[in-house]
Amino acid sequence: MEKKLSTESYKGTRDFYPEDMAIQRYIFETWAKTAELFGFERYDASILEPSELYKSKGAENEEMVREQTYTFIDRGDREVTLRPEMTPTVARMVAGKRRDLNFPVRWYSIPNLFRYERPQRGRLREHWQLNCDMFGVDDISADVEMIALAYNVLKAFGAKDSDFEIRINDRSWLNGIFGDFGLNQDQSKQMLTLLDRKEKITNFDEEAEKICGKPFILDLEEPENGSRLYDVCKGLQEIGIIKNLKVSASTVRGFNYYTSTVFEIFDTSPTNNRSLMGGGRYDNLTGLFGGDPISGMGFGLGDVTMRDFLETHNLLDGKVSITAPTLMVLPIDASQNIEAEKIAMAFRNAHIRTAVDLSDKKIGKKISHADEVGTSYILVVGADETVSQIFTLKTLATKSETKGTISELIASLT
RNA sequence: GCGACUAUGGUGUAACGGUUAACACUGGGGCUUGUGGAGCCCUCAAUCAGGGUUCGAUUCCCUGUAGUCGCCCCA
Repeated sequence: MEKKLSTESYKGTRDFYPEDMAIQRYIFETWAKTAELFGFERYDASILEPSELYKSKGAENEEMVREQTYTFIDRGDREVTLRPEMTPTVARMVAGKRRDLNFPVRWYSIPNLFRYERPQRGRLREHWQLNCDMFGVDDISADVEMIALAYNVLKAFGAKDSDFEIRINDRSWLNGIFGDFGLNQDQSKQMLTLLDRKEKITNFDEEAEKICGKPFILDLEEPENGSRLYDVCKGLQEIGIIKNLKVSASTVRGFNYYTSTVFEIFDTSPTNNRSLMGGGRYDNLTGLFGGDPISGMGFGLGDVTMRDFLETHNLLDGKVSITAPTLMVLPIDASQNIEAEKIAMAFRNAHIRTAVDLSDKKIGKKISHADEVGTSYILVVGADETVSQIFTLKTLATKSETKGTISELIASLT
């Protein structure tokens, strides 16, 4: 006896049954529409990348690739990785075409990403992410525009300002303050990591003193007039993003390629109190590929957390429908199946979504089934109809019927 | 990598250590041989795996496996 295969999807991945796929499509379409509303162009690349793309900057990245990615050797002895994020890829693509591109470049993508880790709420081994990046603008206006885009993405789903909070910070500003306070580079870096954990720990002051060697007394919540962070906040307020914007010292983002502005959008609901998306400015990433550095500013937003957010705030109600045929052609019995297909073809040629019920059910059941799947119209095909060539088109919701030839019925629907 | 919790038909639940493992939904069929949504009837289908305690284990214990939620990490 052979062992039966499991019907479960692989650990940490999802199956998208039609109901899930309908939600997924709605999310992707809303993402794409919003990005394009801001003038962004869509791009994509292979999910496979050479592993060194993710290892290139230091031992910590090396460890991350080894422990938290799907990495393997191909048949040509090359080490490859299923992409865990999109930023290195887009930096590679921009760097590769730097002479051909007309900056500023505004690009977006909805890549499938993989990471090897223990699945938990909001974090699976596979997910899709909206990635938006702007390259070639050093001015704070790029930061403002990117955060505005992130804000509008959530608004496009019908979210209210009170549903989320934008937390913003600037690593260069923090580093400047730390420098003035007398910390060296290493201490500053440790302080960034500590700030990242600030919300989760209780002994922040103690830990900070340990790193700094003296009591930590800085006020990190109020950027002074003239600082970059101040200008970004001011810019955002000028374009109308005020209510849910907050400077937050503990928002630093884990990844070390961020150099200046960093931001994170949090769900304000107590039942889903987590980060929805985040991003920031990285001024040197394309430098890995040689040539002059091109500055970039971008963010990513995952479909898993997006769906959690939409469900938490009841923003999916009535927005999502599965794709049902408009018309179902119902043969009385199997001998009429091909005749039914022939009729269906005529409707399809008129761009009416049409399916034929090829089951062995009785006609009553076929009608029930057509209604259950959301079909609007039915057309029964039997001996009487094929002889007379006069058919009856029934509207399920109203029970009203229209008689006529196929071409007359098509005309009545178009 | 660490910790807590959970594991019964396809789904959601039930069963003082002793039942024929129950109920609902779903699926299949019928009442009803060509026009539906209701109702009624019939029917398919389960104790995660392995060990232990016990006269007897779905129930208690151990191990494994899987899942969920946290921690670590967060792209």
